[in-house]
Amino acid sequence: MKSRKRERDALALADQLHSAAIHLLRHLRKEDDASGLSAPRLSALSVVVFGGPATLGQLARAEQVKPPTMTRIVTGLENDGLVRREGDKRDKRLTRIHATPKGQRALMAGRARRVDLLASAVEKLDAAELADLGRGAQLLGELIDSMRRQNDSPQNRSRGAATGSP
Amino acid sequence: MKSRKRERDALALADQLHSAAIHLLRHLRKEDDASGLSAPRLSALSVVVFGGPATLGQLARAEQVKPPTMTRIVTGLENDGLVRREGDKRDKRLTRIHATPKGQRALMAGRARRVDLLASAVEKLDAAELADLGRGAQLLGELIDSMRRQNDSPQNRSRGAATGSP
DNA sequence: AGGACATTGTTAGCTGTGCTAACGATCTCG
DNA sequence: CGAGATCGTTAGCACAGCTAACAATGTCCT
Repeated sequence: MKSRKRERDALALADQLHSAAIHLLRHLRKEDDASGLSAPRLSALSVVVFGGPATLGQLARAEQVKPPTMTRIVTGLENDGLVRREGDKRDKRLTRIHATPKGQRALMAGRARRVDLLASAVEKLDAAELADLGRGAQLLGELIDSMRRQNDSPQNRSRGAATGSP
Repeated sequence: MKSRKRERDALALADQLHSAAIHLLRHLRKEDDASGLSAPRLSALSVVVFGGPATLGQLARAEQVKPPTMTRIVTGLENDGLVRREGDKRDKRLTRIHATPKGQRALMAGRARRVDLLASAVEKLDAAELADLGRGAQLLGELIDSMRRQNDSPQNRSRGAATGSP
């Protein structure tokens, strides 16, 4: 009986998280529009700003997106002067994506604007709730990571294997 | 110093939630594709299944989307035979959206498929983590609701006021 | 060395979701 | 009845996903 109950809990929880994610993003999208930084662009930009320069493929894998999609996201960012494409000296197939100073500033501004709404709501919570939500967010992040690993069976890789065993 | 720290916490947390939401949805999208039920369609369908028939405008407001967008989402669902449009007898401007039995079945199946991945990851958590995550999800839901109320100043309504004071 | 194969990024073309602007139909109220 | 509000739709734009196909480059094996 125990596992039956857990199963039900897990389903309900998963459902709740899914719904919350949809509505959260729809809210935040409105903030994006003001800055011209859409969610995918903001997310990709944050990877190169916080993680340093990356190849397009690495970026695509990090963002769980196929290479053509990332090509267009990067092109958009490049047209706005937020990132720079730079060829690798050794391997001329690679394109390294660097954040420009303007990109770094835009990320911070966009993040702040985007997150303001949510943050102001977060600030209304009391300390205990804040702590709970923090743990929840942490767990959710780990959960997503675990899903990613589980789902990334060799066949399903974006294209070709990641930097691992041939 | 206290409020300074809280502000920082809130920002970091909001950021974390935002990122988690993006990546969660990107994962789940893959599951959608198998069933033809995209996230917006699934979400809209769930409103009429669980909440009963609704007008298109109500649906649009519930989903935080403009009427033309909801028109197309509903048209998609209708073409798949998952919902039915039905004119209101009294007010002929209104279009009521009803879920068909097929729609109800599809919702359950889609939900299950979609949520399986997440649920299986959820099930790996121990009881304490599950409880934390549950509280986090609950708080997140309330947060989003509070954001919605805050943001829904009369000017920003989708178009015209909701069913309230004229 | 040289050719077969793999990898990387791009282009082309499809679908779906979001928006605003503009409209036709309908309701409401003076 | 007529003026104005409300509801849903259509038209047209931008963007984000995808697959398929390709050119350029790297690697590896004989």
